[in-house]
Amino acid sequence: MTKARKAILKTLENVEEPISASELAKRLGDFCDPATVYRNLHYLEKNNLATSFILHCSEHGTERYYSSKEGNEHHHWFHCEQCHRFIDLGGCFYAEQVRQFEEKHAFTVHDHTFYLTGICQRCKQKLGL
Amino acid sequence: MTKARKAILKTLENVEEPISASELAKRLGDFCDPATVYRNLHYLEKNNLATSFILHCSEHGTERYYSSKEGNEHHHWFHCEQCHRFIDLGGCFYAEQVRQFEEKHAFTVHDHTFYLTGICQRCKQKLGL
DNA sequence: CAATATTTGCAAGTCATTTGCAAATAAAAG
DNA sequence: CTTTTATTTGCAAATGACTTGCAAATATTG
Repeated sequence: MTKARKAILKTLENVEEPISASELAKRLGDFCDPATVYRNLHYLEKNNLATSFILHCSEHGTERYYSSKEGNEHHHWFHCEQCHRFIDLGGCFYAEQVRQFEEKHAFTVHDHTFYLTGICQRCKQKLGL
Repeated sequence: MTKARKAILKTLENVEEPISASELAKRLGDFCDPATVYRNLHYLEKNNLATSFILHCSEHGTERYYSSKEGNEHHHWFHCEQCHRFIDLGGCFYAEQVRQFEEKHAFTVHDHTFYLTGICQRCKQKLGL
C-alpha cells in the first residue's frame, strides 16, 4: 500500500458521509495529484475496500460519492438538496427483495443503488417550511 | 408546444426502456440540435412529462436516462452490464417505505432512485454462466 | 542492494452536458 | 391575419468530472 492509498482510505474511514472524489482531492491538497485520487478510488472499489454511487445535485453537479467498506454493512442515504449533506438511512434493507427479483427474472444482480433526495429537517425549519 | 418538443416526447412515449439524451439526439438526427434535445428534456422533466435517473455503464459511460411519464406510474429498472438493455421491475414499490423514512427523520423526500445492475438471463446463457 | 513491477505527477485528452448570442418560431395582442 | 412580445433554436464555444500517455519515482521481489 502506497502512502497516497493509505491517506485516501483513512480519509474515507474518518468521514461519516459519502464523499466525492473532488472533495477528497481538495482535502488531500498537495499530498497527491487528483489523478491519483481517481485512480486509487477505483483501486479501492475494485478491491472491496470502498463503495460508491453517482448522484446529481444542483450545487456540485453529477459526481460519484465514495464510502469505506470497513463497517462492511452496505448503507443507503438521503441527500439534502439545500445543505447538501447526507443522512444515513441505515444498513441495507434490500437483500431479500433483490433475491426475489433475481428469481423472478432469472438475472444476476451485481449491484443495487438506492437513495433519496429532498430537504432535511433543519433546512425545512430555516426556510420556514 | 414546438415541433422539437413534440418529437422528443413522442419518442419517449414510443420507447419501452429509459433512453439517454445522446441516444435520443442520435435518433432525432437532423430533426433538431442536440442542445435542443437537452434543453427540452429538462423542460419535459420540469413539467412532469418525463422522469430520469443517472446510471453509469461500461459501454456508454455516465448518462442520464429518460422515460415519459404518461403511464403515470413510476417504474424501476434492472440494467444488464453485458447487453446494456433495461428490464422493467414494475411499478414503484417504495411509496410506503419512503413515507416511513420521512416520518422517522422529519425530512421531506422529493425523489427517490432505485435500480439494479447485473447480467440478464440471455447474456448469462450466451456467456455460459 | 539490484531487478522488476506498480504507482505517481503532469499535461493533454474525452465526453456528456451547458451556455451565450443572434436568428427563427410560437404565442399574445390588436 | 399582421404586429408585438416572449420563447425556442442552432451553432460554436465553454464547463467540469474524469481518464490517459508517458517518463520519473516508489514499492515489491529475489
